[in-house]
Amino acid sequence: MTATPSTKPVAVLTGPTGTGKTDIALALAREFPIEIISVDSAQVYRGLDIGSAKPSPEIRARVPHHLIDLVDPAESYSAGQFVRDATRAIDDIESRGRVPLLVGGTMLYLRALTAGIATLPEGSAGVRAAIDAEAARQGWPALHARLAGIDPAAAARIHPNDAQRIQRALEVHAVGGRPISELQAVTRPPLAREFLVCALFPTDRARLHADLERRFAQMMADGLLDEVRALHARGDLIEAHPAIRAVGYRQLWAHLDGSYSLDVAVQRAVAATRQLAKRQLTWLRSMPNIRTFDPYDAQRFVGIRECLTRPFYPL
RNA sequence: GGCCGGGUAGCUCAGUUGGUAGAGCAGCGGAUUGAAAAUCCGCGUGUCGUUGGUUCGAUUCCGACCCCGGCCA
Repeated sequence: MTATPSTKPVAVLTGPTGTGKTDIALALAREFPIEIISVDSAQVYRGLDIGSAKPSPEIRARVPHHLIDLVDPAESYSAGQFVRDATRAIDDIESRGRVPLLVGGTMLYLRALTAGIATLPEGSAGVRAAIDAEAARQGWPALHARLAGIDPAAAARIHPNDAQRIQRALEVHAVGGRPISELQAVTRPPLAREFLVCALFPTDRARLHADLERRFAQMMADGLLDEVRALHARGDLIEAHPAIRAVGYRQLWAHLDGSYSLDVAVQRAVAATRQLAKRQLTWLRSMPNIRTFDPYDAQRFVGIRECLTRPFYPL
């Protein structure tokens, strides 16, 4: 641990999928003593390489990357784990006299790190299975009604159709005995640090869509189907695992299961990519104090470089 | 060439016993507290193939034509 915590802001480069975050980060790494911390809920899984646009071993040998290949696809990673891991990585990098650069588009992770996340019990597969069984018998509306009994505030905020959040709220209560809304009310930033957030924000949606389609076609040409086939062949993974629900993997998995043709799978995967990018843009529009750069602007690199100068130079 | 089926939203289709039409998917906007590349909410974006006729009124009924598919030549 460093004796004196840094007062410099922590640099962040974010934006929707496929807008060139990685290229810019690598270009910055040629000039500054940067180590990259991935903010990406798919790259944490081993074996999800092509489809998560994971940096190659060659690149990682040249520029150190953190929070990649952390867990097996049969496990679940989480926002809470990310906050712990990222905090430790920032500290570790700075203690060695180098500069952390957070790069990625998993906006919940980013917000959890910058704005904080409540201290809640971790997800429990057993409790979730029990709740699923209950839902199968009574239906989710009944579980939403039950939640209203134990945590009216949470029930008011969670839509009766939002099975995932109803389940989480019930799980937290079952494990810890206290309502999730009460626990979430106390949320504070995990780090006493300022974050300097630069974001790629595409202005031309049609062009973004064309780029995303081309990018997925390239992933297919690079062997994404074989990658998914290898995961499928393991035999212990199912479509309910978070790793298998990732964009591209989910659709190709369904194709391998015989649900639809490869053409349809590709078409659906590209649509899912567009939808992911759209949700990321919604996050960005709601984030205060970020600086945005158009990925289709030739001057973007100069702008981002200038924007992040303060964290990159020593005090 | 003849017969049959079809032409309705970006796509796949439903529908209107004649009063200018609605689902799914795609798209757009939003929410987002340990699954988040997840999960959920809201929004219909149309010369109803073209043209003439009947009618107060035609996407709907009738005729002709065009296009697609199938069968028969």
